[in-house]
Amino acid sequence: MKELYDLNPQQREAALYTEGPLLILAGAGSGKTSTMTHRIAYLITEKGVSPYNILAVTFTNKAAGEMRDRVEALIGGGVGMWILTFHAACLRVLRKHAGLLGYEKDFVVYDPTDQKAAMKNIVKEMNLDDKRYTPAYFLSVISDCKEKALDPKQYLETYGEDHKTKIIYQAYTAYEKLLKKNNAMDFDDLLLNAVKVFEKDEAALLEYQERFRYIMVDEYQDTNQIQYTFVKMLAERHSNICVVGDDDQCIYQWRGADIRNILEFENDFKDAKVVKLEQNYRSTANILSAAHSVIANNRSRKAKKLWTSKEKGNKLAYYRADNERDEARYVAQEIDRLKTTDRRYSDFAILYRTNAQSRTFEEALSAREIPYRVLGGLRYYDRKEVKDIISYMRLVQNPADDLALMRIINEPKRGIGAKTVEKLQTLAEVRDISLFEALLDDAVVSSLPAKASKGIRQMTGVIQSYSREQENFKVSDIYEGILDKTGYRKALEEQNTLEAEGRLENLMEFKSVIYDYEKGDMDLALPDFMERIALLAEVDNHDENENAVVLMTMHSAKGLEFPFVFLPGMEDGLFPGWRAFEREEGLEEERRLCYVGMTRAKERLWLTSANVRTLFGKTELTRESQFLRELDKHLVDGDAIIEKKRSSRSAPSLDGYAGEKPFNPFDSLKYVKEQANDLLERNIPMEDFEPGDHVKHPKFGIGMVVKVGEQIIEVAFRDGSYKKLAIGIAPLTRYIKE
DNA sequence: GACATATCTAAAGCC
DNA sequence: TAGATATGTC
Repeated sequence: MKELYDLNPQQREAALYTEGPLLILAGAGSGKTSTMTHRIAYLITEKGVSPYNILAVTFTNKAAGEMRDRVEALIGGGVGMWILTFHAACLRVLRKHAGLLGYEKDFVVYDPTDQKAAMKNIVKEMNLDDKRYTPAYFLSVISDCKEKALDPKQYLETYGEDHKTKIIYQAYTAYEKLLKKNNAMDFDDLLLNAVKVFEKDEAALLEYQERFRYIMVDEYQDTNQIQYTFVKMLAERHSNICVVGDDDQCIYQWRGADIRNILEFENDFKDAKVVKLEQNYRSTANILSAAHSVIANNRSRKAKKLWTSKEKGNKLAYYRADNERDEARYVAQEIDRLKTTDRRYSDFAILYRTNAQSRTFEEALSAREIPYRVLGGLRYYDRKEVKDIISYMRLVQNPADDLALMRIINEPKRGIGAKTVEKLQTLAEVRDISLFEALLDDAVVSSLPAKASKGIRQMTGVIQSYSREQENFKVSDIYEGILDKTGYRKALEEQNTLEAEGRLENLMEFKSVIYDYEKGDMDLALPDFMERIALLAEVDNHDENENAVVLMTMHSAKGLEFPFVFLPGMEDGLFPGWRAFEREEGLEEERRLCYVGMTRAKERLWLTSANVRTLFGKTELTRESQFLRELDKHLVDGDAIIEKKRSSRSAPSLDGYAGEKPFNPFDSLKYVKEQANDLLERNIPMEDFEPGDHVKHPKFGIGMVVKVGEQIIEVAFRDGSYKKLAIGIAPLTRYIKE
């Protein structure tokens, strides 16, 4: 296989090491996908392994698709190979074996919106007047549990019985019951239940163990406990497991990723071989060094340092803007300046910390007529109208889907309010039938007001007729039929507002999605279609060919690369966010995110911050990000640092505050001692404090004034805490540099 | 039941 | 600020 000679020695070593456990520590841009695809190709063409015996799991559909394409390009077709996301792989297992757990074969998959709707009902039912118990809170606890494979009972045992845990236990139990009743699984269930199948049915486990003699896992640093178990069980028999990951890019701990999985792979799998890919093929030397100077501040990481044979390239640029509009203006201006004829707009990416930041950039880009595309934020499939129509289609597939029915029972308006719904629900519960069946009862429907009963009959009629003859219709026919016959489209058209127009456009877009599927798959049945869209995500929609500047969060940018990258909002409190200061691990995760963001850039990298930023309606002075202070300043272009005239009110600049030393907020005491000599303590009335002033508190140490109000002064302390203190009462003294 | 107004709250988002 | 939700009014 001559292609193997395209790999560097380490990559080749990893690709050729096929028997036994293998950990590939692949730094950013080190050609890990190439290595993995070559490894698969090598297994098939040289070692004679059947594609049928290979399993490769990824986190996103996009990653899976890319890997599949590249393998197929190498070997020309790859039949029977599973290159899937974790969830899709588990779904396949469950479609075959879910009966074992008491599910029907055609169970549905609930996405987060469905989960929330389901949980909302439960919370309402439980009559919790307490504000602390929101659906979102319960769901996050439940998700946590499922990731650790704790059922409600085990949850209670693990966390002990008190008022709070009992309530959670109730909610969890009710939630599980509801899902089971609706023959539904949420995303977490897909993983959990697949593992349950393996635990319960030895024969099934053996079947997959025998089948998947070679297993590969991408982005291993982001696996959670249950994913780990899934992989471990499958690999137990043949131990031919190869995981690829980079502990420096673990940015999903907040949703359960367990970094220990990668840190302890060598203990988990005996005689594991470790290969490090440390040559970076993506970024210039300057960008790489800069990223390294930041990530090097993390304590818990495997020792490694990326290198490149590329030239140094441009230095990084840094711009401190007056405010967020100025920041966006600068970015747009830079894009205009560098967008020469040999460059495309899609060579530029703006990667921010929070979705809320996108708006100012959209405005600034529009002003210069620069085409752009925003990814993330509101997922396309989360839009109201799209959810509505999907609910209709789900009802066609399964009329017993109460949740879907609830969503659209009064959409378009049929004169069914909360009261009527409640009555129907009680009725259905008493008779132990589904809501839809309740709506088919003529006596019930006739008792409703004329408008409502007419609307209901029409709706149930449409759904029933398509439901009975699903096989005779194409998905697009069903879609069109629903829009027209339920009056959904008409209602939108009659609204005649800009908003309704947008919704109609989205519905058209959805139709073209359906057409696309039908083109690829002539006899795509409704259930197949529903399945595919259930596991779809927004980043999967990223189209490299579209000539537009890309705007997205740093999180979604993982795995992508761009010649020119902007990282805006480099301010303490925004990036890293305040929450990160609560625990050291939080800050380290933010730092990894910063590393991910920086290493997306191939040629040039801009960092920007705003001196004043309006966030959540409050306008405040900001302090430059800790990550800027950690950055090796020799790599930042001096000319690009546009010095602003700063009044005494302004926050300290890049060099002014922390000095040359990287600041670790957890060393605050030490810092106070070291720095105290330079600073003079002054007792001045607190009301004379201004944002940006350095202050000292006997208990919290040194901090900076963020905001001064009538009675309250807000201070960010160097130990990471953020306090609101009473003016005139708090023992706060001012620190000044002479 | 539908619509208007007041109140509240705020990260990131793979599948 | 803005969006989502709770409350009030016709």
